[in-house]
Amino acid sequence: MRIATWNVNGIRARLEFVLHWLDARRPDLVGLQELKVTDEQFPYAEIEAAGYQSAVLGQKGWNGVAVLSRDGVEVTQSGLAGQEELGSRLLTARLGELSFTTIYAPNGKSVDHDDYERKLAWFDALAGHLDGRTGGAEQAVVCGDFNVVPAPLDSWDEQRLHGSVFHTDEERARIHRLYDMGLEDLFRKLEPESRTFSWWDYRGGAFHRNQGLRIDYLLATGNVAARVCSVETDRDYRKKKDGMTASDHAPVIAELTAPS
DNA sequence: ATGTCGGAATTATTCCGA
Repeated sequence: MRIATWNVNGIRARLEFVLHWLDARRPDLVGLQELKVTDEQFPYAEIEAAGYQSAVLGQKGWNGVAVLSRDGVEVTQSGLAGQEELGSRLLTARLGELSFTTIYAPNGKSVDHDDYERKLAWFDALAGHLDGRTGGAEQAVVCGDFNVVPAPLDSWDEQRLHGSVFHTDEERARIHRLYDMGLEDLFRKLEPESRTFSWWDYRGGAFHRNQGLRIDYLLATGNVAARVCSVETDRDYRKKKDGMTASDHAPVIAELTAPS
C-alpha cells in the first residue's frame, strides 16, 4: 500500500500535474493540501476518471484539504473543532481499520505576528483532537503540511533561521507532542541522517540551490510505522514538467507492507 | 532584487498570502 501527502498549491492550477503524478506513482491513499477551491469547484470527475474517490473540505480561494482513495472514502472528521476561523485544514477518512488524516497547518507568518500564536493554538487543538485516537490498537496516519521544521537537520540553514518561524522551540514542542502521543515520522524512521526537503521557495532559485525545508511529513502510529518499507520525497514533481508549473512542495510517498 | 507563484478584488492591475 502506498500512501502520500502533497501540498499542491491550488488544485485548479495543478490538476494536470496531479493527474500526471497519480498515473505515474499510483498511490492508494493521498492527502492533498492547499486546494484553494470550494467543495463545488473541486475536480471530482477528473480525479475519479484517474481511479480515485475524493473527500474534500474546501473553502473559497485559500487552504482546503482532500483525501483521495482508490477504495472509496468514508469521512469521519471534517475540520478541527474551535479552529474554523483559520480555514479548512483537517480531514479524516477511514479505510477499513486505518484512520487517515490530512492537515494543513497555519503558516504563522513570523514570530511577532498574531498568526504565530494562532498557529500554536491550532496545534494545541490538533493534539487535543488526536488525543485518544493514536494510542492502543488504533491504526492512524496523520500527514500533511505541518509548516514546522521539526529538527535542525530538516532546514537548509538552521544556524541562520533558528528562532524564526518554522524553526522555533515552541513549534517544535508541538511536533514533539505528536510524537509523544505515539505518532512516528515515517521519513525519519527510515532516514535518520538524511537532509531531504519537501518545500522550496519559488523565489530566488531556491530549488536549484537546494535551499529548502522538510515541513511535509507522514506520521503514523507504531503499528502502521512497523509496516513502512520505503519513504521517498518525490523531487521530480517539484520540477516543471511538459510546460506545467510545479507546486512549491514535493509529494512525500511511503510504501507500507500488508497488515499482519 | 523581497528575484515566484495562485488567487482575490476588481476589471488588466494591484494586493495578499505563502
